[in-house]
Parts: sequence; structure tokens; C-alpha cells
Amino acid sequence: MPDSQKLNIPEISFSEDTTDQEAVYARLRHAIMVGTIEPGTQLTMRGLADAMGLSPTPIREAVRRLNSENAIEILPNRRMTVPKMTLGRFEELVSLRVALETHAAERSLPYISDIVIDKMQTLDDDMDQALAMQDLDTLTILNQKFHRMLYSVHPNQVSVPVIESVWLQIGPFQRQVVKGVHEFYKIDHHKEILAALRSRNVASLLASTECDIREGISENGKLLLA
Amino acid sequence: MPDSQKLNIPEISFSEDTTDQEAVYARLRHAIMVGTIEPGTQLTMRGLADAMGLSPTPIREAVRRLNSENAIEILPNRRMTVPKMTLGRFEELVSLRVALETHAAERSLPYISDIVIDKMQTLDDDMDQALAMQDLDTLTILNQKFHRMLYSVHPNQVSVPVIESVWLQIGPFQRQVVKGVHEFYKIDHHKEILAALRSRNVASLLASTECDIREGISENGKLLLA
DNA sequence: AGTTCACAAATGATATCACATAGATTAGTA
DNA sequence: TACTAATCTATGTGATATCATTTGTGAACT
Repeated sequence: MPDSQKLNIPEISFSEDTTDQEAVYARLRHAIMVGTIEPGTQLTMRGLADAMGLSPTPIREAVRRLNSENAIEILPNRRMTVPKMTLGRFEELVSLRVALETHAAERSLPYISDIVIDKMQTLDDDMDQALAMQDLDTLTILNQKFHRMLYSVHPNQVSVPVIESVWLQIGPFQRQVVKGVHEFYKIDHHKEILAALRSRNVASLLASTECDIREGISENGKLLLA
Repeated sequence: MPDSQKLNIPEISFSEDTTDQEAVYARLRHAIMVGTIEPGTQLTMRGLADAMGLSPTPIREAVRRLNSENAIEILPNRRMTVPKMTLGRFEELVSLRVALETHAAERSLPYISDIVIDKMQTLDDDMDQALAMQDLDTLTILNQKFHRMLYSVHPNQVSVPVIESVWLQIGPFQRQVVKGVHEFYKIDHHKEILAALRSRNVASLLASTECDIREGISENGKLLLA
């Protein structure tokens, strides 16, 4: 029995007209993001196909997409894995997140409305709840929703896909970080971000965004890698 | 006869072990980048397959990758096109380029060597030559090589793929811009960038990088769209 | 016992086939 | 002539089959 049987790829719900390839893409992306697929795991097309009850065809397309986004590495042997994290790469990714997200936040600020801020507030409340239940997966997804909601208000926004690509590269590693920690404390600066949004204060928004990224879960990684 | 026959997708040379899908990806990417495929053109899997003498399978994978990078748009009807440019999107893309590339340049500066600067110098000379021959395709490719070379010197660099994705979204539009202009003047700040690199001057590097992006070919687009 | 070579199983890549859907075209009617 | 309906074609999607390459295993030899 191939060890691909051990693969744990959570199911997600889809609208009925989603194509298989798209579903595979979303499932794999989610699995990588929440760290279900351990970095370094060897993946095979047929293994994934078996694990998801599909033919290799849609799998290949999804995997290729993820490879294009640097979420899956294809080695010269044609073997595929989720890339392992190194300290240098980690620092670069965090630094890139800061550059991208402060830029996106600044661009979005003029278009933000109180309604959206309220929605973000709600998301942050949900995060507090997820934290109480130590539900890291939900916490991760909610955190992304929180930030994405801000960056998406810009009518001609083009940076969200780019930012998500970076999230996807950091994501799998965060799970490792948390596994090393017994208890998980939420260190975010969402309250500050919300306050900055309400007062339409650019400088404060940028500062709190940067802090949120640098001092969030991400920062703990440095300890693990050092 | 389907109009996909009219497709003009320049051939590129590959090492013998490149996979078909990879070749298709590179060819399409190049074609989009230099503007051979006009934005708005309807693409079909089978049309591309015929045009490139392959089965739809490797085409699909390549197209999916480009779709993930926002270089090809897949409409709800499943129809595919190269997205048309709008003024709003254009400004966002330019602004994103500035954010990304100044960040990457700053990160690379500590790792730059005189050897690399010399190579960049050579590339810039080649650009002058391409300009003399009004060879825009070569000019575009060389310009990218110039910038990529700088950003790539960082040992743990992660931003180049992201930057290239943005280039790919701006690329197809640049050709349109130039078509509207009778004569093409090279407006670049590469000499300033090189000088800033040689003196290891961060502020000057960032400033000239931003100018290069804002006042380069890109800027002319604003006139066309306004 | 360790190394090497050969053979078998697994895997990736691509073409082909089958099916469902969306577009285009033609026929029929008002 | 204009509009609608039915048919036909083109297209995307996914499964299967085939081929080449790679990996893994075991036997033979040193």
C-alpha cells in the first residue's frame, strides 16, 4: 500500500458547478494552508488521485497551479513536495508580507466604509472565540478573511492574489510552529488596525499592520528555525 | 476554419528534456508578455493545441497555470481571454510594481557585487542597441533581465516570482501602448540605478527604481487609457 | 556481508476517447 | 422579413491507455 493513503486532505463544500480541478485546487490549497500536509512530504499524482477519488488528470492541473504559486515544489526528479522552511526564506517571506500588505492597506484606506469595518470587527470577535476553543485552523482562515476583507475594498485591487500566494508559502510552516508550542496565545494587533481604520489614520494603519504581521504567529517561527 | 489559426505564438528554444506542458507555458507566457496575443482575443484549448501541434492535455495545464497568475482570464462561460486593461487596473499594477520592486531592490543591495553590476551594465548596453533597431520585443525581455538580475542576487529571494507575475499582467498592454506611438523612445533610469548600486546608496536606488517604473513605458499607458 | 546489476513496480507525461454543455446555424412559423 | 425553436458543431472536462523514465527490490557476485 502506497503511503499516499496516509494523506489527510480535509474536504470542503463546493457549489455543484465547480469543476473537479478547481475543487482539488481549493482542497489542496486549504490543506497546505492549515498545515495538514507536512512540509517535505512526498506527493504523487496518483496518490493524490486515489486519496481524492479522481483520475490523475484534474489532479495534475491543480498541482501545476500550486506549483506556479510556489506552494508545491517540483524537484528535478519530478518528485513533488511542500517546500520546507528555512530561516532565510522565512524572514524574506515575512518581510515581503509587510511590504505587500502595508501597500495594500494604504491603497484600501480611502475606500473603506464603516459597514466593512463592522464586518471586520465581527471577524475579529469570531477569532477570539476560535482562540478560546484552541481551533487553530479556523483561526488561520478567519485571520486571512480579516485582512483580505480590507485589501479587497479597493475597486481595482490587484494585490490580493499576490498576497494570498505569500500566505500560502508561509502557511504550512505556521502549523509546525504551533505544534512546538503547548499553548497558543493570539498575538494580533487587529484592535489597533480597526481603530486606525475608524479614524482613517494612515500612519497608524501601516504601523499596526506591520506589527500584526511581524509579531503575530509568524514571529514565533524565527525561534523554531534559529 | 477556426480563427485560432490566426494565433501567432512565437517559438522559443528549449533544452531537450523540457516537458511539453512547460514549453507551452513558456511560449504562452512569452507571447503574452511581448503582446503577440492581443488582449480580448478569445482563446480555446483546442485552438491552442492545434496551433502548437499538441493534444489539449498539456495545453490545459499551461493555461491553468497562467490563469492562476492572472495572465489569462477564464470567464464564467469557460471562455478564455487575455484580460483587457483599464486605467484603474493599470494604475494599481504600476503602483504594486513600485512597492514590490523597491522592496526587492533594497533587500538585494547588500548582496550586490561589482561583477553583477557589470553584467547589468552589459544588459543596459544591449538595450541601447535594441532600441536603435526599434526591436521592442528584445527590449522588453532585456529590461526584465536587467531588473531580475538585481532582485535575484539575494540568496533567499522569494519576490522574483511575485514580481514576474505583475510584469505578466502589465506586459500585454505595453505593446498596445507602443502601437499607438509612432516612434519609441527609451525612457529608463538604468544609468541612475547602476550608479546607485556602485555607490551602494539605498535612497538613490529606491528613487531611481521608482522613477524607472513610473516614467518608463508604463507611464505612457496612462495617456492611452485616460 | 557488502556492492552491483538486472528486473519489476511505480510514476509522470501525453494522446485519445467519451460525455455534457454552450454557441452557432438553420429551419420553421408568424 | 423577423423571431423562435431545434439541431448541429465546437468546446471544456475528465477518465483511460500507452510510453518512457525513474525508483525499488532482490539476486548474484566479490
